[in-house]
Amino acid sequence: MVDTVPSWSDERVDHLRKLWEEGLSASQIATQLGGVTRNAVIGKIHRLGLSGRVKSAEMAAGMPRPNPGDAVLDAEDAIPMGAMPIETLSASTVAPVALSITRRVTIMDLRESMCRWPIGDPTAPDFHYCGDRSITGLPYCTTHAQIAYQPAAERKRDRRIGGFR
DNA sequence: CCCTGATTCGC
DNA sequence: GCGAATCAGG
Repeated sequence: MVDTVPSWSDERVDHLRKLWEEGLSASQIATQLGGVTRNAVIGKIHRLGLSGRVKSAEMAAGMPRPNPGDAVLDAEDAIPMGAMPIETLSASTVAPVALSITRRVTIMDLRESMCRWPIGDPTAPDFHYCGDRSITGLPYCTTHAQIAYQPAAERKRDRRIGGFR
């Protein structure tokens, strides 16, 4: 049962459209869909004519406009939004949904710099990996690296200035 | 270094 | 049409 994954089926294209409109990055979408790289996703997005997302435009549309006639709004309310960095807005306002999307990271989804800490029984169908960002140069995220690289034993009295052992 | 999307071009 | 390689930028 070597199911062939690739090709842009209608479902996959729909999924792609949805995720892209939700504001996920190409690489995130690629991981979501599985079986494709971010290049493939970007390429498809262009072929579909979906390039150039809203980003700040979307929030600009919904943002309170400082009308000349209007006196001063409560500075408390008006200033924070207007002065807020785009990153903050896009993360908390534009695509909060994206952050809640969860997907089992299978061995096929694993990329370099994704934590490959195994989760679950390897023989079970729902076996997957942590998938969080791994520490550069290590196969695990900060959480799992702590577990993986615990010192065999803590030597509290080892004060030898020369080095190990 | 990590990442982002955009573009090119052989397939 | 597809997507790896590359480009340009943060």
